[in-house]
Amino acid sequence: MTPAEKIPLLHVAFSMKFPSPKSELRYDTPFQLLIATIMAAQSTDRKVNEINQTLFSICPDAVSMAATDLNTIRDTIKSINYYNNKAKNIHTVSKILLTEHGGTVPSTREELERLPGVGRKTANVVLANAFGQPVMAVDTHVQRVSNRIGLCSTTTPRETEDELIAIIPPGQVADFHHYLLLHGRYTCKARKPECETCPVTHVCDTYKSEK
DNA sequence: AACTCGGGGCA
DNA sequence: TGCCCAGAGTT
Repeated sequence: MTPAEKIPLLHVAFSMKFPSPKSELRYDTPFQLLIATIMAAQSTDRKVNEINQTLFSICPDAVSMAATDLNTIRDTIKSINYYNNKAKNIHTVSKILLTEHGGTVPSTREELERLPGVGRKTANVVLANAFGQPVMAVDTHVQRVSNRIGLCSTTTPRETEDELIAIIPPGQVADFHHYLLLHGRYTCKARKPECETCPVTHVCDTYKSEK
């Protein structure tokens, strides 16, 4: 079965497993999505989501975050303040949005990647989920799942991006991301994948070859 | 494209 | 405690 042929089957199976596919990635604004994605880097989701609740209640947009004292931000997110840089980064990002982008989140990769703490993966998340652009954010979950199922032919994220882009279900970039991400996080885990509860073993090259 | 970096989950 | 992981930044 080719990767493209697997897509409809994946979609059906994952739709049942993850009935509200957009819930976790749905933030009110592009700004909150951007900040939440920066926050998510190298952190666990549960903790990040809790912190974001508080963070966004204090500063829901670029204007208020830029005006918030750095120490307040530091204190709010301190349990995931990776390298002690994250607070500084999101503070700086909000100020740059104000001074260089009229208070909005830019919609090109070049502009996004110029922001501190924003790399290719975060940029792609924003492009796909806030602006609906047909790009794929390939993190380690998506890479691993794609390799195991057989949706891509290399372990190089940059090449995997292009192979996945070619088979994105039309109009469903966000869902596609979400399925692959959650599946990798909760079922197709790096250490001990839980094939017993996996909804897509019938499409999975690795499962079939190891069976 | 490969390497570095070092907090946090988990065994 | 020690191994492994996550992605941005660097080379």
